[in-house]
Amino acid sequence: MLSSISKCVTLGVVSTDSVTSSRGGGKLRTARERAREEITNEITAVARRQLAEVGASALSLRSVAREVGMVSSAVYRYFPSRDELLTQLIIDAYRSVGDAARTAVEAAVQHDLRARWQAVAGAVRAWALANPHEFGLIFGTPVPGYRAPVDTVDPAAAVPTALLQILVDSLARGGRVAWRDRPVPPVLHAELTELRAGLSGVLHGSELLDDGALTQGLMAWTQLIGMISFELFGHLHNVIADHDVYFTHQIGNIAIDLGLAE
Amino acid sequence: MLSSISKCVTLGVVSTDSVTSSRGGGKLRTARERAREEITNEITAVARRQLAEVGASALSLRSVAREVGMVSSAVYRYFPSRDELLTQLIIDAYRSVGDAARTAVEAAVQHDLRARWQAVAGAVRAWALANPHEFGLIFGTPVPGYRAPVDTVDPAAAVPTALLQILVDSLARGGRVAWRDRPVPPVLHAELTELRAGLSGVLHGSELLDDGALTQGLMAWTQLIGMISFELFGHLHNVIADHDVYFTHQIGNIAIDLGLAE
DNA sequence: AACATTTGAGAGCAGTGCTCTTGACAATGC
DNA sequence: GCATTGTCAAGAGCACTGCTCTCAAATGTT
Repeated sequence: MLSSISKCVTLGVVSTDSVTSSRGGGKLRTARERAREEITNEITAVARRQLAEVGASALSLRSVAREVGMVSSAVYRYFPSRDELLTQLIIDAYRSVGDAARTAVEAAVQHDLRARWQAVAGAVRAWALANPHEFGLIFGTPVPGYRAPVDTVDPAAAVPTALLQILVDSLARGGRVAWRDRPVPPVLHAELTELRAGLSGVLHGSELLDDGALTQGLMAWTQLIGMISFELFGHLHNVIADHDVYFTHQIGNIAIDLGLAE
Repeated sequence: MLSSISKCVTLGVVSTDSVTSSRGGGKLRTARERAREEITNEITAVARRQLAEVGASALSLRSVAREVGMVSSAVYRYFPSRDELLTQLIIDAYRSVGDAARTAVEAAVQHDLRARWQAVAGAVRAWALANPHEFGLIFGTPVPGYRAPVDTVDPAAAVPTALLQILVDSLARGGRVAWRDRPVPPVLHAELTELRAGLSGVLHGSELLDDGALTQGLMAWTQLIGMISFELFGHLHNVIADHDVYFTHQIGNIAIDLGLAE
């Protein structure tokens, strides 16, 4: 009975499992478990490499197995389905872009809010250009039926959180957001209140985010991903040739709307 | 069986095809050509139906052939590859959303620019919600290597053109755009000049679109598609529950930026 | 009527996700 | 120490995919 549960859990997010199991036992348990974790990591690593090469739709579990050096059916000991492997890659991608954004924003001068906004925006775009297939995996058309929300929702929040933190810091020193004075319909106000409450755990001073600032922040997040999507998915073709200057300029424009500049 | 579906097809975009072919030969050419056209239309119609059901990644040429009533190899007489079929569906989707936007904007009160903007935005979103897989096909991750640009670029311009037309009409009566006074870097200015020149054919008064208005218009287009993408692809999950009010409110905010309201 | 072109069907290839069974190995209980 | 139990890699196999090739029938042209 207990074993059946451990099996079910082990099929999920493996890395956290190993942490919890090591926490429970003091050190890594059996050699079998270590081998299992190692092989699982190798599979995801190879899958990540192939994803970067051929994209999500062409990613083949058999091809991954071939490169790892085992037969396809053996992979099913570690991932119950191809979609589950893809879900793991989605989580990894969220973590990857989140790390990129966090690193960039920490490297920026903290009190220069506009620089921080440009840093996170530029980092996300640079990450997307360097890993277009991973970007498409998380922000493009959902490949499996619909992605498992429960595992992905946490790492997915990293970038928008970093973005909203800038807004909070701006509001703390009297910054004003473009749509501050526009009335928000009651239903949306209730939603935003709940959202703000949910953010209080990961955001220092989330209560400073009034409805206008929150909608403006969500819109900035939408604009950022929308612009990168347009660029990566070819919708700037025959419209804008120099994507760098276009992106930089529009990011500057958004900074104005966010009340971060001039 | 074939006739019953051909009736359905005729309601689509067949009329233009038959017009062009009749224009070329004086009247419909041989019976064989007519049959070929009819079967081609039936294939695309069935493919469109299956696309709406299972999505682009799961669309199978063999399954389409099965439903049409012929063997898979026969389909290759009409479409050289599955990607070519998808390209046709992309074109159809662009035409479809373009028609939806045009119909909506024509139904709105012409002098009420804000209403026109809300009409086109709402129409695009309504179309996307009604045809999520078609939206994902054109605005999501590119499925083939990269979509054939030359055939799709024309119908793809319909919606942004309708959007920019509103901006032009607004500027013609003294409307002001949010980022009007921000200087545009020289490289971008050159790009926007070229873009404006390219628009002069399809846009009445495109010369009124100064650099600020043009960047603002592009951004509004990005915001619109970005918001719909977020909604359809699940990125509003655990963020906003009532998508309708959220969308409406943000569209109203963008109207302010565009100088269309208050 | 004879010829040429176009079309549909079938077989087949290489590939896919996934399931099931089999035999080898390691961990555990008596 | 040995038998039991659980885990693992491998292989065969199923149903499916996109695509190519050949062949015969249908169709149009001369």
